[in-house]
Amino acid sequence: MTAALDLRTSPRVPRTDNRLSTILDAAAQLFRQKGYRVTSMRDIAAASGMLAGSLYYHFASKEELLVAVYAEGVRRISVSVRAVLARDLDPWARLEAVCAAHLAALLEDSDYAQVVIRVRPDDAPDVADRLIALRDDYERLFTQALTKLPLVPRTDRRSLRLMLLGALNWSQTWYRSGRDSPEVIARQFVRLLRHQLAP
Amino acid sequence: MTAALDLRTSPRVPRTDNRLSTILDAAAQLFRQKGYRVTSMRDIAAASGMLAGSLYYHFASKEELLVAVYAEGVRRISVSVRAVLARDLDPWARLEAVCAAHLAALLEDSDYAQVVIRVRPDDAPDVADRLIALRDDYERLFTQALTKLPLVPRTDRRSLRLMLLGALNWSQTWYRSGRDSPEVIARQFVRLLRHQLAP
Amino acid sequence: MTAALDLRTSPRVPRTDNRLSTILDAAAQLFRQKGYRVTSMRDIAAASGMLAGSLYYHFASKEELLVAVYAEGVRRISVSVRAVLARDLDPWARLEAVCAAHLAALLEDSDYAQVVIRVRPDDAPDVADRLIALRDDYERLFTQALTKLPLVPRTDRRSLRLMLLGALNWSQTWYRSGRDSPEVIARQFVRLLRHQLAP
Amino acid sequence: MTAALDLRTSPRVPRTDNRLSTILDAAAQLFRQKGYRVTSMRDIAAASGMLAGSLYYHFASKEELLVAVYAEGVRRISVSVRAVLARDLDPWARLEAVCAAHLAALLEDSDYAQVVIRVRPDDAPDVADRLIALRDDYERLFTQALTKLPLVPRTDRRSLRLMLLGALNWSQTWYRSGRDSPEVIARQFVRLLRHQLAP
DNA sequence: AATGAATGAGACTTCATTCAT
DNA sequence: AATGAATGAAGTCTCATTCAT
Repeated sequence: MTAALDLRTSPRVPRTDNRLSTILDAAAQLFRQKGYRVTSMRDIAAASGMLAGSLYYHFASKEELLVAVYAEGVRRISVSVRAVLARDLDPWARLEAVCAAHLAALLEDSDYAQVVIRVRPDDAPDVADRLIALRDDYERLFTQALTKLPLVPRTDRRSLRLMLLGALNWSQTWYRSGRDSPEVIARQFVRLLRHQLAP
Repeated sequence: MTAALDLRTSPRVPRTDNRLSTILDAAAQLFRQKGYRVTSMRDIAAASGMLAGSLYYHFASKEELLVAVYAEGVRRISVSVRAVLARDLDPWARLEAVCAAHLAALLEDSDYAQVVIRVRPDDAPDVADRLIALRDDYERLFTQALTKLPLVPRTDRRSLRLMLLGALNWSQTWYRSGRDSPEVIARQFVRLLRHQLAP
Repeated sequence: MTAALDLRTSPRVPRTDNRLSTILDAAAQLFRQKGYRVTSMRDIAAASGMLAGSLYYHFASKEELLVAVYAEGVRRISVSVRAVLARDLDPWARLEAVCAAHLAALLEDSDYAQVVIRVRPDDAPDVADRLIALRDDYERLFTQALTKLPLVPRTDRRSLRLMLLGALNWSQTWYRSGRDSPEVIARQFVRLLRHQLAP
Repeated sequence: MTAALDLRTSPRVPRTDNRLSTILDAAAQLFRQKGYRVTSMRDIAAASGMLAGSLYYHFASKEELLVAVYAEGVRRISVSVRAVLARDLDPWARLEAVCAAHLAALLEDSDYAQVVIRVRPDDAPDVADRLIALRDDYERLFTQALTKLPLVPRTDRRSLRLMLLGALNWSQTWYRSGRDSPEVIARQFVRLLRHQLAP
């Protein structure tokens, strides 16, 4: 997806991959900015330097294009979070780091990741199932960060997950770049939960 | 809609208001079900037993119609929450009751309230400011429930509000009627926050 | 359908019916001339003095418009043929008159009737069934003209019907107005069947 | 296609001709199944195991491809009919055999021949003249079968040809494989003409 | 001989909106 | 207060065709 890697690997980048990633980048940016429905294929084509019809050489439909963007978004958040899970941290520090990674992807790093939160699966009915499956895949990953967390007895882990994930995702609504950083927000949120929960 | 007012004004509800409220009800239901952009004026008209053109006698545009629905949605949540704030409860019980009222409006009671969460202001650019203002009005009310909450020193009240409100609002994404009740969810969420925070 | 009648009946013709019949007339003419698929909604709209989108106020889709034209075509042939069947003629004269009426509708009188022969139901897959049903309705009527025909024993009436109807319908392919008249063609075809050809 | 010729020329069929005939076969099949306009160059390419652009190495345009298919269709019917004309049969038996051959090509044997009946020349305006000329070529052949037919005086041979050919060609509309065979249909049709129907 | 990519025109359709009645 | 009719722009998508490689 990212040109950076390809360029390092080989000096002659095949034209194909370039165009494809150009389209995906444009779509991701527009879907994030304006939303899926409001973005027209013409918009995406214009931002990619081509005509609307040409997009259909690469993607069978607007919905398939969304799936591709969405999948890449999920992949990116997953990569970030997986990197954190692999680090050797104590459980609460890890949770905080996971939340920070999640937020960073969601709020700053990537148009792709923001699409995952912003676009509702039912905006694209024919592929809604696949979008939901992709999102579920990620949430299972997030759940892992909570699994080994030491908690006072009888704590409802499901509620904890829904609350934390909801609070993080909703931050897209009020977040303004430059005020708070993802790390700070993550620290605050986890702290609010932590002390009572820790035995 | 606004039955309270009408009833005070006159025992025989004037036809005009009936039509108006029919339209608003239909719009609220459709905006909630399908979203703002996907709902056409014809959809709303059909659900109101009239033709698309006739809506323009009552509302200058689709966006103005959204503002009206949105305002009514905010009003309804506010009424519920204000009723709770008026009750004589200890602060934590009050917070829980406020959250339950917020969730009940959001998830079960009212198409109008659900529109407030579901529809993003930037779906209607020309009136986005007014929608945001309406939402802010309500959030100020919600903030009151947190103001008198006794908290351990140095607690970040803004983060607390953003976290709680985000978690509540995001519940629209995963909530399935019949599994958990708004009351139960509210109790769980507040409990997760509470004990460490209470001195 | 035709404005002529309406105008005679009342000085103030309702706009609605006029527009509807204008569209149908234009569609019938174009479908006959160019075929269904090659005719665009823009073509029909232009011939009706309106814009493409406006057609959709009157017909839900291009296919529905075809059904309307087709139904009117079947109706017109049926009216002609029924009138002949009602006359008091000997069976062979009646058959000839039926064929002449069929041909007249098909070749000269009406764009609508010609559409019935020219357009293949599978050009409009979603309504193909309805088109076939309409055509079948008419063919049952045509069959009546053969039912009471006195024939030498062992004549295959089904083959007779298929042969005659096929020969008539195919005439659309070679018929040039002004050379032969429908009456003459009908007389020739029936004579070829009726009498012995082998000396 | 044209396997006979290729085999005579060389035991190892050159690759070139293979590709060409693959394309023609695919086009013939699709034109017959779906019609000319509904079949896209991509459809034909896919059925030939290549990409749309590659077709243009072999054919200058979709219309030229149609001409090639059409010509092959006419050639095939002609070959069948010519074989019959060469046989030593009495005139009426010959006519019946010619009709059977015509029908067999039209209904069962060959996608190519079916295209000749199914596709209307005006579907491809730029080459319509050539298609009509091809069809006329064949009809002249068919006419020969009628020329030497002994007929009662004053029989209109042109009407006879138009009637018979029309009835045969129209059979594509109602023919269902497995019910009647081309031979049976031909026998019935010729019998209806040959003998007297009126008792 | 064929591919990959793109074009540009045009297809059907939807929709918010207007306006005479 | 509401209707019937129409507008015009925009939407997604299809397709024959071209051309550098």
